[in-house]
Amino acid sequence: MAVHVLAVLAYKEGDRVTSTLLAGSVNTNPVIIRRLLLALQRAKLVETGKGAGSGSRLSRSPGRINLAEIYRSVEDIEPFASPSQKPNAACPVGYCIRETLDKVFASAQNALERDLEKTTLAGVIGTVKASGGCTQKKSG
Amino acid sequence: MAVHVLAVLAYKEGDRVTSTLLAGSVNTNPVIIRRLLLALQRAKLVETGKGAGSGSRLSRSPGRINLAEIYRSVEDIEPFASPSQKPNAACPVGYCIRETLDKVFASAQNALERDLEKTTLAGVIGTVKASGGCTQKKSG
DNA sequence: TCAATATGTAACTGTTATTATTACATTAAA
DNA sequence: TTTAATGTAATAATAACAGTTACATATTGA
Repeated sequence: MAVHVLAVLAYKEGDRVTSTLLAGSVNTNPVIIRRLLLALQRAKLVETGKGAGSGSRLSRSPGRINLAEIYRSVEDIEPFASPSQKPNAACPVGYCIRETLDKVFASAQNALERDLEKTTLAGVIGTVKASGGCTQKKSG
Repeated sequence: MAVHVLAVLAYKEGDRVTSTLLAGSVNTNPVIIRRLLLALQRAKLVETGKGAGSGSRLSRSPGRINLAEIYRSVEDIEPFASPSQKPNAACPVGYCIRETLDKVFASAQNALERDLEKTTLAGVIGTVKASGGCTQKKSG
């Protein structure tokens, strides 16, 4: 969803867009968008003004924003289950396995982000535009 | 959790282990384990017998099981949000972006699994064993 | 055959995370 | 000062997941 919002912002390059308008595009509530925007602000991906006639815009050109940055700004926690589950201390396996798995997963996480870095927001938009009227064989 | 269970099975190489015993190691309920075991059976990672004195065991040696297989057997869906969210058809961006993002994410997913493939279950166990008494500076 | 043991599975209950909604204070522009 | 927009809290609705209980089924072994 974050990518979607940023793509809309990229469309209106430079213009300020309100959360209400963005919400219309994603079919959701303005508050959801505003919360998302807060994360994107922290990551310095968007600038948001407060008063009337204001709104948000990209703080960098779409060619200088890659998907890994977007991903990190939103998914601050890893997608893997390192849950609130204390293993049985009496079990020789459960005792130490957590640490080991954390390292392996951190590496995998890294590989994922490295791949996302290869795609910029501008690239996504280019592909969308190039596809013209997209496949669109959904029913309804 | 799936890795944890398989690690225990690897410890008892060849022996059949009941879901009750596995549950004891992970500090959970036997039914949870049995549900997990069903997924692992589908992926041909374990064999499970039904009667008395039976249980589960690895169907391959730990050196021939890599973490990507385990991951895929359990997480049959991608970790990204491709949600039940129909974008606004009137918006030129939302209209086609889904397809484009799906491709990008599939690629990232692939990179992640490619990384997990580099680690085998035997490797995990080796690391755990090598770490001896693990760091263990958790409170409580 | 019969009792014991273990899985497969359904039904139900928590728990947590996400999304959505409403409401309101605050800020900035016109 | 009016208007339009964000920031944020409180709350509800939803969905995913973990856990529990209960029971049918299958297999072993005496």
